[in-house]
Amino acid sequence: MESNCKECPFNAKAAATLCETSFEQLSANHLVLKFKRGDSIIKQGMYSTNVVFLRTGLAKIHLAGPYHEQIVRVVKAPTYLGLPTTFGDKINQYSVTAVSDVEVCFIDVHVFQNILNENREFSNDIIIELCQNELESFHRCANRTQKQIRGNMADALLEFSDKIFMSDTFTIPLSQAELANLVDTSRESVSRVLSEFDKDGIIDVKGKQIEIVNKKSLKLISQNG
Amino acid sequence: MESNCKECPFNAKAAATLCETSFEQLSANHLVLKFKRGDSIIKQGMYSTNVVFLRTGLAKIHLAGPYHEQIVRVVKAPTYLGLPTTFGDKINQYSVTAVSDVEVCFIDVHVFQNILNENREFSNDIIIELCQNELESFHRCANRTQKQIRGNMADALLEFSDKIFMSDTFTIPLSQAELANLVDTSRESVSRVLSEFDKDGIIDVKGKQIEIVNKKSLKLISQNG
DNA sequence: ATTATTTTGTGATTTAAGTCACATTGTTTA
DNA sequence: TAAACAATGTGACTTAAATCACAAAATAAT
Repeated sequence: MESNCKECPFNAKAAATLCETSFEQLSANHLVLKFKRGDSIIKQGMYSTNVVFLRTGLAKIHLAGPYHEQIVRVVKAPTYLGLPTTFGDKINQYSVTAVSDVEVCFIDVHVFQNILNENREFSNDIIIELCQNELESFHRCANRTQKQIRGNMADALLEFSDKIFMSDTFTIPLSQAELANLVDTSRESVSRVLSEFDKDGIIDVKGKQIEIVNKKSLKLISQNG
Repeated sequence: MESNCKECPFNAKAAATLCETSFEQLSANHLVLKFKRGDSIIKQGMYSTNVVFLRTGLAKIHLAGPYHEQIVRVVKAPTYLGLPTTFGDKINQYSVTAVSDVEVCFIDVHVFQNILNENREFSNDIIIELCQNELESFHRCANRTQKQIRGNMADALLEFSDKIFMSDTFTIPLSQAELANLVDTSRESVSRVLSEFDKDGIIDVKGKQIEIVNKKSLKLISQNG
């Protein structure tokens, strides 16, 4: 499917600096697709031949851990997906799955590679993004292993609020079982902590709808466990 | 201190493709230094103005977690250090400390940036390395959070043996307290698991000297907890 | 060498959080 | 609109591993 990438309203900031020929190349060599919640966009174990640009919606990055699925993080559009798994290995080392309805562009690795080579700023931006992701990974991993459940749940709620939905009211796009895999705990503990926070007046839970009532407390819990 | 980078016997594979002018730039703009075990090479919280190339020796990458120091991993020469923290943030988000005597080159970020811009292959190699590191981070984090102590200790021992020392006999360059921060457990548990492995004839412990006697068992423990 | 300081070994106790078991509610789909 | 299935709430029990509290070695410092 062809469309004009230069006019694409969803472009990443990094793409602002692309040259004309790169835009033409992109326009001619990408595939726009829609996925529904739950659909697999990138699948661990398959050959990785495409970089994915998430135009709209939310997705989870996850992989098979030694004992159960591990959700690394939830990302929102616009963002590139699968750079590490596409450039880092021939076979996908993680999966990406839609957690809302999404629109994505599939870009052939070689085309993406060309564009990287022909646009210094773009490739610098990508390098910076990769570096920032790695820093974030370090911190996230340290937090997850050191904090206990309440702290990690607080972190997850704050991340949804501040990084993804930009609002104190939002609908969690994951089941409690998935939340458990994100926060490294059990499904039951997620349920317990959520109702405890609700009981303590820190959040207001109505099914998957969450309102953060007392953000200060939540931040304290995030910091002090 | 000036020296000829092109002739440097410690060059990373990525540097094999550098152009003449880049080598000259590197030669004129780097600083070779020696550090002793325990010396800080990159310090979390300081301004990050240099990329570090580890010529010889071993170093640990570590950061302040919410409750205690977290050792991310131990790396050996030759390798670049601090790319994520130098490109990803103005302030170092992690520390790097020598765990053996080491030799390093400090390279100004701007010089490194120039070299990246002027050498496609080099910048591709760096991108690939960053991607692979991120993949590794994902797996490492999933393992650490899901496995229990014996599995994680087995992983650490196997990594020292297979990735760092390339031998079944080696001297652990960390104290048990540091090992605990690497493996996400307590100092006491490290001690207990180590003597348990010794008692079971899986490893032979003489102070910090370790011999892996039964690698199959160790791999089984790594896989099955 | 001798003292001081850090590192290690091990038992006893405590605790956070996982597992199990089942009730209840919510959501598909036939 | 049932019936089937999936997601959630909660209590009781179990367990891995942390913490505490020392003693014993090993290293470093004087």
